[in-house]
Amino acid sequence: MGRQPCCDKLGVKKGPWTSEEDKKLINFILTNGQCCWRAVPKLAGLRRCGKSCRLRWTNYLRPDLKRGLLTQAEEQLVIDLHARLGNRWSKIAARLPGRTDNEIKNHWNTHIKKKLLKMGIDPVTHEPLNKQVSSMDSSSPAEHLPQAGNDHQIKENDGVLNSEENSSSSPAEISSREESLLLDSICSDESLINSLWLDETPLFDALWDSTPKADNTNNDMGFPSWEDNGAWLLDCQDFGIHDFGFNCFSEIDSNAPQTIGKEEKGH
DNA sequence: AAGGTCTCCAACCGCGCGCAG
DNA sequence: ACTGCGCGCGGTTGGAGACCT
Repeated sequence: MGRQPCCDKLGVKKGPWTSEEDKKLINFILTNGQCCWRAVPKLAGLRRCGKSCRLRWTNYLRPDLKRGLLTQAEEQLVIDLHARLGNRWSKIAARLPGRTDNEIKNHWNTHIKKKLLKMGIDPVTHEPLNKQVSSMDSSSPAEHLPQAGNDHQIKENDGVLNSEENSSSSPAEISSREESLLLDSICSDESLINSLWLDETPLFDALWDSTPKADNTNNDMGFPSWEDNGAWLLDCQDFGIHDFGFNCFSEIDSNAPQTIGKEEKGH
């Protein structure tokens, strides 16, 4: 017996989302919260697959998303976590507030991978490339999981990365160094990594509870409440949601203009 | 200026897992 | 124990813009 399609293929629209569709989805989720995604398109009046709605919301419309390129510190954190977790993008994304698994995956494939290769590091195993040749039977990243013995390898790679970082310090790098130190301390926290591996509640997940709360209290990160977001998002709609720059959640203001400009093209 | 190639990222696809019946 | 459903994840693709010749 074949698997049932996730939705009725007939009459289901595919491809880029229009601002009208975005509007409908935002309205629906702000009003009802995230319920059964399969039912969302029908209830929201969208000719889309529920999966597509979920993806659009989680990767693009969520109000807590950061836009723009990953900072140096975030990139370093992604590399560290990838060394420990492999391609578990959702787990990695859970440690980077405002970033999605899709975004991190794309960034990895387009930027970080190349960077590591350029530095002579295998992006899959995080081993130096020449070392790889001599030890072809080395384990995959998935097998590099939180074991006491793996730390030295990660530290080794950190050393390579840091040495390059030190040799060409741009102002942006310097400004992110404090953040980087903080993230490094998170990374080197064995108990944290263990909890990560054990799927304990991610640190930042609690900050984003999709269900509208009765009290609408703000969270510790200072994100707007749902009520605030709702009114704000609805106000945005006439302009296209990104004109309002959710970058207020981001420190990367310098990237905002080109990011917004780029987003506007497609929508 | 025009055509070809490359890069990037939003979106799709298929599979695995967890849960309910 | 088995089956079907829904969700989430990771891999892949397609198209638009950037860059090159």
